[in-house]
Amino acid sequence: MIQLDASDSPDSRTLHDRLVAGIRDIILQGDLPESIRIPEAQLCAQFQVSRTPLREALKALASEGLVTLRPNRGAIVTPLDATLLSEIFEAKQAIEQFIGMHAAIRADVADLTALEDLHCALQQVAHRGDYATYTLLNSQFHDRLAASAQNKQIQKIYSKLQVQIRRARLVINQNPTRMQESALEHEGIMAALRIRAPLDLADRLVRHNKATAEAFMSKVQADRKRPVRI
Amino acid sequence: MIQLDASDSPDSRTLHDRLVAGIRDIILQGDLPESIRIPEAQLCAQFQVSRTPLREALKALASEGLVTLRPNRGAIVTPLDATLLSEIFEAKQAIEQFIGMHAAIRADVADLTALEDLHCALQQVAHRGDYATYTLLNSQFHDRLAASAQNKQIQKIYSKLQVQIRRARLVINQNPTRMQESALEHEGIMAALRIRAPLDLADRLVRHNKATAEAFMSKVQADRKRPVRI
DNA sequence: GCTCTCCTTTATGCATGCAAAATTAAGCGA
DNA sequence: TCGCTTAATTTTGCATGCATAAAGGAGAGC
Repeated sequence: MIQLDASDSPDSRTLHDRLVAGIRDIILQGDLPESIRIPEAQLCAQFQVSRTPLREALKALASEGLVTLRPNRGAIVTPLDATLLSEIFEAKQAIEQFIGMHAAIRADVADLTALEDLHCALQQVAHRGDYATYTLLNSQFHDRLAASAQNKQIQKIYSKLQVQIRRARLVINQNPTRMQESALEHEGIMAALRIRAPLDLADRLVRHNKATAEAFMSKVQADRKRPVRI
Repeated sequence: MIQLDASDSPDSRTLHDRLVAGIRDIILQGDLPESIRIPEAQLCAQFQVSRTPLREALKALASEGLVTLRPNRGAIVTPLDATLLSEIFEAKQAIEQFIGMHAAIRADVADLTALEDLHCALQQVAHRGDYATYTLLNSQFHDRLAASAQNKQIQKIYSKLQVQIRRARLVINQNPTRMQESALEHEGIMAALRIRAPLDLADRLVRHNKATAEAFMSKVQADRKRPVRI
């Protein structure tokens, strides 16, 4: 998981934080079908808390955009449609541009070594064809790159956009060849980062994002026709 | 105020929405000093509600970044320091770039006429030297421009960044000559928009943002030394 | 006079309870 | 059998209450 605030202690100090993180994880694992009422009572039982803190957590997640509150009709996991997804990729492009321009200049030694390590692992995993691990490491790689831009606001925005995309992965069957392409693009990204080339890095990140977006969007129409889950 | 969701009805249907908007406004008006405990009880009395919905609203605002929750020690209005502000301006630059590139292409006739109207009003107000009205209209102008880019995600991100900057205006004495400069830059922005020149519009927006940021940041050190308020 | 400790007061965090709205089920007529 | 009306059930939204942690203050010790 992404560590944005230093306030995020090992067991997430407050009940509120634990609930927000917990429900977010449940949604990201796809264990809460979208578009249907989130069972407040069930979650209360699951987390062993009363409705008050649970509802507070849901309001916070709503403010994040992950759930939608329908007055008097409960909360639902915000449905992901093609429009929303394409807007998210578009917004992410703007952020990636920024990350490229600034990470190339601001990344410190710790960032660079961490990124090299992740990159190395990614290439091996891509070679093995382990898609699940690739997705995980890929997330970590891009989060670290976002952090290298040294702007907490951007990091937060990026993280929220990534959450939605991670959620989309649940319902979209990924094209396996995309992983190989992605790994190739990552070589270019690392090359640009190593020589600290802002324009090149930004350009490669934007193109990487576009390629991922296209791979996603081409599958959206096909996959979303089928029943979403359960 | 900014209308992001169509769900924002005149009196903001739900109590929750009204509370979030209401507290946000109070903070934006500077009626809640930052860094000291937000008086839960007082707000309850003010809005005539019990602590439960009020606390839910505070959690939502915390998720927005406007307030900070300190476990067992109440909520405070997130303090604005120079670092945070400069990060916000930097992030806004990334968003402005996007807005420029896309608004130039996607703005429809309604957008263009609305922007022309706002622009016209802005120029008059700048000429009169009415700073308060200028700030208000300027906000509306940029919000509308953000909307013209036709991407709800960007619009939301932009709006949240703007909120923080609007808050900063409360504690920073603005340089009056900056308004005149700003009005001039707006002429260029409108010119680029009229001929639908994406690169030029983006460039002008970014430079406009940078100039505003510099005007702000130069005042931050000086002004923030003094007592913040009350 | 200063600091540390203990006690009082206040505020927070969460559970519970109750009224209103929505959902579901049942009954009725066509 | 299907659709509509109405009653029963569930769920939501908010208020209230209670246990606990923090803040404030008084008094003892140095």
